[in-house]
Amino acid sequence: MITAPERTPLARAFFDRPVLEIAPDLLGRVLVRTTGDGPIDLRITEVEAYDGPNDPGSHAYRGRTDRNAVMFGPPGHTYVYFTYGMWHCLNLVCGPVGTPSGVLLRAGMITAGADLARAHRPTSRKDSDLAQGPARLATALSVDRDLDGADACSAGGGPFRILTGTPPDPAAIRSGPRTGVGGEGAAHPWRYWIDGDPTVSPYRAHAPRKRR
DNA sequence: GTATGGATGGACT
DNA sequence: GTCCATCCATACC
Repeated sequence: MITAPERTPLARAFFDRPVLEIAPDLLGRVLVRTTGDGPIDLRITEVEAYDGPNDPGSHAYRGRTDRNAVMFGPPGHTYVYFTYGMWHCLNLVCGPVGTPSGVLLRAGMITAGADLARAHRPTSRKDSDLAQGPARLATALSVDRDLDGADACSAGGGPFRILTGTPPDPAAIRSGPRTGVGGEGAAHPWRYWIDGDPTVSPYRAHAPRKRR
């Protein structure tokens, strides 16, 4: 059987590198989420890097807990957390074992299985907002805490696979401050996106929640 | 088009 | 008790 080059699975070694190298390199790659009803393909268009134990924006900043334990484990696995009482967010663990780094998948374009994704997100109005935003992305792909720690590089049979995809025009890759990260963590331009892509969520500066 | 605030629950101090 | 890497409906321009 002939496999198109862009459908080649990423080797696990891809994730065994510094997270700031991996994050922009993930743009344009294709995450295949295999559900019981079939596969959904997501072309990644926006990510954020969370760099190890010294990054104040990272869940791992204050050390290992039950929630973030998989960030301290082997790269190439998923880290799924629950937030705002309703939503899940999907991350990929990066770097050597023991360096709790990861990439948050913030947005992407559904390139196959859009009917399945739409069934998971019936409020979506158009294809480009099916996975526009980290919680929408996780919802569209039917990802929850049950998938925390799953292998993202399984050759077959697993819930996730990542393909090489088609790289974006290097001139279209942008970076800037991370959404929703304040304090010292806001100084780093560790959010990466494909400029002009309709699935990239609008930038919002960090604003502390108002008191009531 | 932008602005606002409610929904909702677990992690952490 | 407070914070949170959010989304969506609604109100208003």
